[in-house]
Amino acid sequence: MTYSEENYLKAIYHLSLTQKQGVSTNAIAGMVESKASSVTDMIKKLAEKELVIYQKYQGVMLTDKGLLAAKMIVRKHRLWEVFLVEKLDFAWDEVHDVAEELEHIKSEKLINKLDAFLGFPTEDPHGDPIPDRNGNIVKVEKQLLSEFEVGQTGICVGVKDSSSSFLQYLDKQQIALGSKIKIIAKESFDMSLTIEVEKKHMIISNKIASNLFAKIVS
Amino acid sequence: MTYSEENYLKAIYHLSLTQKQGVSTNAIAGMVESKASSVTDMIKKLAEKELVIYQKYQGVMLTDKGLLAAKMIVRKHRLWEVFLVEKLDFAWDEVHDVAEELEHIKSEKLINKLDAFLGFPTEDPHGDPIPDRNGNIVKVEKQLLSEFEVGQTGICVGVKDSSSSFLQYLDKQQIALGSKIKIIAKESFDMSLTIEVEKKHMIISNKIASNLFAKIVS
DNA sequence: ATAAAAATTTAGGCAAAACTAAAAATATAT
DNA sequence: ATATATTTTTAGTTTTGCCTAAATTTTTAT
Repeated sequence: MTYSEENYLKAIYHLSLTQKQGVSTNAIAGMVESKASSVTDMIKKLAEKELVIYQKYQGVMLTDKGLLAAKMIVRKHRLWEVFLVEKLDFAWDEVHDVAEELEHIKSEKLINKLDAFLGFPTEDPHGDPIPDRNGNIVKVEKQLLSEFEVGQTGICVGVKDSSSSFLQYLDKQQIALGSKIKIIAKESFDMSLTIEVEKKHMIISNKIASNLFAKIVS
Repeated sequence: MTYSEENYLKAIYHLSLTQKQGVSTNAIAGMVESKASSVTDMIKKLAEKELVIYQKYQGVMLTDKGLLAAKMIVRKHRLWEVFLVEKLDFAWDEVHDVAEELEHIKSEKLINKLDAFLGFPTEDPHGDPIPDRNGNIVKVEKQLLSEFEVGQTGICVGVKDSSSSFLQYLDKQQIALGSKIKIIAKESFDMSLTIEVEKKHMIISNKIASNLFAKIVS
């Protein structure tokens, strides 16, 4: 599989997690930063290789083969991210672009040895699950902080948006994976939240709360 | 720089280490496994970018800029090889192809952090020197075992050929980097050597001896 | 010195992956 | 329901890196 084919597969995979029907040409184009016409070309190629099912104008869906291939790319991406953060001391907002390249290195032996070296992690530095060598994913109970009720407490376990600017905002506010967060109040006008983190109160917008995953603890 | 451009640069670099004049089109074609006409095309592109100096029919030479770029690729290749062997437990005959891919990952930060993680190694698993971040290479005193005199003793410090088959032969004979080797006799008919390694005597052909680097110790 | 051999370059093409512009299909809105 | 808007596909190009075949230059051998 080429570098480009892998990127398309990955894009289709990520999009299909939220769209239960076929993934649209335009959505893919947005994700891989190309034009719809280029996507149509590539989709045909992927369909020939039986990685996706494609019907003109109806969007695409991954086949079992395509799904597994996509998961293996995601596995590589996330394992490399763990390596960069845990072993090379990268910050969590710096790893995405490098992992984007590393994920295309073709060696099963490499990735399985890396997995072992890292101690078979199940989540990447942003709290996203790492598929195992068979494509199995451990689902963790979690919900968006914006869905918490006032009075509830959670442990931050992931981010929905892993853009550098969002992650740096969290660093600045000293919110990290593992932080205990209590919902003190919710403003009904804009859905902003007053939360308590490390004994300090702060206000976060609904947009922030909608991009933070937490696990309820009480 | 593209993947392909990097491979050509690296090939020219390796060839220019043994050829003090311009590197020939055919030699490059052999190294990158392409045809002479393809090499001519690529050379023109590299010349436009001022990475090589090129005169029709006269071969190519690296410019300072090209030399530094080539050394950085070699640096990456060899650091990744160290990583694979030291950290991921690959055998020294398994690392080349994977490193061949890893060397193209574009991130200075990555490679410098990897360098630090590995403890700033100066040699790769085959005894080849690793250029530092400025392109400086530590030269180690060494010579081919085939050039040793009878009675001399050396420590094996590198291999000239790092093909899997040669490395596996050495493994089988229990010759590794660091092995102490004494020349017991040299057969004048075929230049084969009787050597002593770890108290055991064995005979190695001239071809083997011509691909093993050692440092004289007495 | 010159003919033959080898190496190199040029010319013309191909495949992958992208693009623009135009055509076709589908979705939306009044 | 039908006109309009949006989405998707098709058709035709471009660029990169490779190829083959032919032409040219350099090297080698007599």
